[in-house]
Amino acid sequence: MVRTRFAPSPTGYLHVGGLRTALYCYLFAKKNKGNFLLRIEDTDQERFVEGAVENLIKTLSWIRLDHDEGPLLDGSEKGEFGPYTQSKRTEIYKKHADELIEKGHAYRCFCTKERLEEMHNAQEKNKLPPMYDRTCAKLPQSKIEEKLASNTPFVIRQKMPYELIKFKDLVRGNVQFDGKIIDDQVLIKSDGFPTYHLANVVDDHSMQITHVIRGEEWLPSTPKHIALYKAFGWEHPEFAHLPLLLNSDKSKLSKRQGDVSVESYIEKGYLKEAIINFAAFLGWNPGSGEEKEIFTLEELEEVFSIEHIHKAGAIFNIEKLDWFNWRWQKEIFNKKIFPLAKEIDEKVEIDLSRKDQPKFAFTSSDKEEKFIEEKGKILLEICKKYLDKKYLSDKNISKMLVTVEEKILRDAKEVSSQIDFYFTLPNYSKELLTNEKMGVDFSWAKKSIEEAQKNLEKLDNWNIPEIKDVLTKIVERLECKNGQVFWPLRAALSGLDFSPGVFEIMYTLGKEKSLQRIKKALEKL
RNA sequence: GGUGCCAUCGUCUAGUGGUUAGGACAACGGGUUUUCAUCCCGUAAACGGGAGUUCAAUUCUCCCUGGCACUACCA
Repeated sequence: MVRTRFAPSPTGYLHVGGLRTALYCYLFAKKNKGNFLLRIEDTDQERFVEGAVENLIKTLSWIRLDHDEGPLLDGSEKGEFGPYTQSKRTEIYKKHADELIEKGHAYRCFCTKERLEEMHNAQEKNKLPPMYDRTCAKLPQSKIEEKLASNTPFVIRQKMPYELIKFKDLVRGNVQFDGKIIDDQVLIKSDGFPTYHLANVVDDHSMQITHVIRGEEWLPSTPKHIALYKAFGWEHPEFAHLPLLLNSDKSKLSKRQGDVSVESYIEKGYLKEAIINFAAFLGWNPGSGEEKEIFTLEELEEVFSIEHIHKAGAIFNIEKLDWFNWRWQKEIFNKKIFPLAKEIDEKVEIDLSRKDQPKFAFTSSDKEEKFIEEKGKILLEICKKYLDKKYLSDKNISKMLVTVEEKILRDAKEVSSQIDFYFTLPNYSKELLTNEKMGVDFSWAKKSIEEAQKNLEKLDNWNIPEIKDVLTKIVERLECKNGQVFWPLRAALSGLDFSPGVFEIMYTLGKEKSLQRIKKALEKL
């Protein structure tokens, strides 16, 4: 059975690159009806961050990448393989390291940091690769016992075989390294903890991992791992090294150049479906001829394959994430409003001729009213996290949101930040009242706003159809385009270059407030 | 410096020994629209360079260049 694992070290939050690795591990396991495991690589005591493990598991779980075996958040165990937390397994690693010493594949090294540093400096000076010179490998047994007896601190080093190490990477094909120029890696640190290399190999073996899927930064240490497997007499798992996720300057993705923590994207309001969908397509695609881009996690489990993983690194492009998020927002929104419309009016007719823009024909205006109200609530829910609490109690807000439905699905944050115009008219410059493209200059703006003012003052029934009627008639009388009347008016009412529709604004503001704002605009002109 | 990996539009990518090198995001233009957006239509945009193999190379080989990763008692 296929068994993969995600093995983060708890030095902070889960970042986007880690998420992608976890996702591919998960997808590969699921695709092959195997298990996806989680292992905590906390062998570095200095970098350990309190709460990071819990956070990692929580985020992974939120994004729906739950592991099949191993520890749960509450500390209880799942499955037969015990807690995969490396700091709790130091004895096991030590035993394995001793085994390697016995077999002659490792040795104790008593060299001080100072000596190593001197050596490295000298090597660098002579333009040689900085490598341990194996002084301690040649130590006679009596000397070793002497050092041990005097409690001299030591590390255990791997004795790299001086041979060509070849392996087949599932993504990159045949790869080979010369063992002669690979340093004798430290296996056990002087504090007794193992390094990544030892712990990783021992654990992958004991967890019966069949496929090691990890970032490309690990490719150069794979020969060390393969030598270790060989030294233990174990078969090594298959390796698949994933292309790196890059900053826009093509360096390895880092937090220096923007947000990389998955949590921060969650906080910003990105949907988990969008994050997964986006991450999946960073370095992978479903293959030939496939133009579908929106995939659920379940669909990805079906179509995922290692063969279609790209070799080159991929730049993390936030604009594409935004697009995925919009598509998913739309998907989820539609899933809610179709049944809603049917529930309110079982005879409702839905016109789907405009792609992604369904139109609903209700049998009565009451039912339509009800639908708009309910839809407004859904939209308000989407905007909720960005809106000030004072807005949430105002019924009219959700009504206005309905008129900017598309924009909300696309960018709820932006819309939410602008909604304040309803309460306080922004301080806008008089240029806003004009629009070159539509042929609205200052004098025209003045003319049409005055015209609107005159006619609206006489209007008694302040509702959307009546308001619309009044304004449409003005357009007819002035023999101009709709926009030439509506643009300056809408600008006057909202003080924004983007806002809900002009009728809806007027209606929700009410007659008095609307006319006030119109008057204010005329004062500017 | 050494070792390794990689190289198709600005970005994510498809693709093949013979293609008008395809799609998506972004950009731009036009149309619909009460603005923006949505929607529809369209434009621009790529095989890093040089040899070789071949009738034919973006595709195969080699070299160069470039980018990146690794080169810790970090993972």
